[in-house]
Amino acid sequence: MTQDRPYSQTLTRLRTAGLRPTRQRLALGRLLFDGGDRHVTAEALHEEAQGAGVSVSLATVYNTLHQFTEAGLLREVVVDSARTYFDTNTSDHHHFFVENTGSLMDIEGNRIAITGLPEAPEGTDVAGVDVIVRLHGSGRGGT
Amino acid sequence: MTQDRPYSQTLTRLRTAGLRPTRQRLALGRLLFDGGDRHVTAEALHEEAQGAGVSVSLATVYNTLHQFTEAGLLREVVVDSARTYFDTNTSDHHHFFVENTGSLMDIEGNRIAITGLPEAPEGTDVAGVDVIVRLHGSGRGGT
DNA sequence: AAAGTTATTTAGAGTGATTCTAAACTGTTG
DNA sequence: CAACAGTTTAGAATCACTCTAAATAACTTT
Repeated sequence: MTQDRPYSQTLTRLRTAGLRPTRQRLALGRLLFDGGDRHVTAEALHEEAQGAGVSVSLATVYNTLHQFTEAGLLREVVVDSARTYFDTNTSDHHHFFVENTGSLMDIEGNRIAITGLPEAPEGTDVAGVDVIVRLHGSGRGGT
Repeated sequence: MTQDRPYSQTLTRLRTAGLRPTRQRLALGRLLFDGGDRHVTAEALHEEAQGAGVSVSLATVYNTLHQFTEAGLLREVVVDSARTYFDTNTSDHHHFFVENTGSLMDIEGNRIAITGLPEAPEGTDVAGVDVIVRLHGSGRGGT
């Protein structure tokens, strides 16, 4: 059930999502969606864009990440109270998080099974289940 | 495997942890440990202390929460990128988190089983596994 | 392709949670 | 109780992130 996403047609994706394909959104979209699953923070993506010669303000990076998330192109991952991560893999899955390096890695959703979960309390609906395996490590590893 | 923690001897707990039993720490410790498992934010505990007529600065609340956490008397729970929660239940367990109200509820650790977890990547050790069931709700419910 | 309309970008100010700093204070010990 | 190390605290500082209002760029009409 791995998603295909070859050389993302960022233009089309933006149009489909009802977002005007501006220079900034196209550039950020390409950085995010061309080439595999990625985990980024706003700050990191901003620097990456600068490095790639794309001039975008940090505010726009934040705006864009949130708009992409609303549009279902990204998924927010809460693992660290200090910063927000965005994941280009929007399918149902979980994460390894290396606490000392800040690196995140996907754990395919279909590998894991959780049993024994009590049902949601009266008056609430389950919006999602996140599994985070916290690691302490030597440095090497994932995105 | 539910822990007993009747009328916490806060004094003893502090001494054991090598923390000087100061007025502030005793007061915060009592608020936290007398009476059941709790989930608090620094801000909330600070207000609670004020309300109880205990004068403590916010900085001290932060210091104390962190020291208690290091001492193993509390556990930090990362569910919301906006604020940090501390849990008086330090045993192995998981959480329901109602996103629109900010309320946290424990899910006993021994109820849940997770299978299919890949092993930790080379050079890393598992520090813990967190399961967060995110809920959207009407308001009523937990701590 | 110029004009009009509306969405987007952006610099910079503003926020809110948390941390830091340096001075005042308080437990503990001799 | 003097002396010292550990604590508390007000207030400044930081950091990630959001907001604001003005400038700019995309679509739509002519």
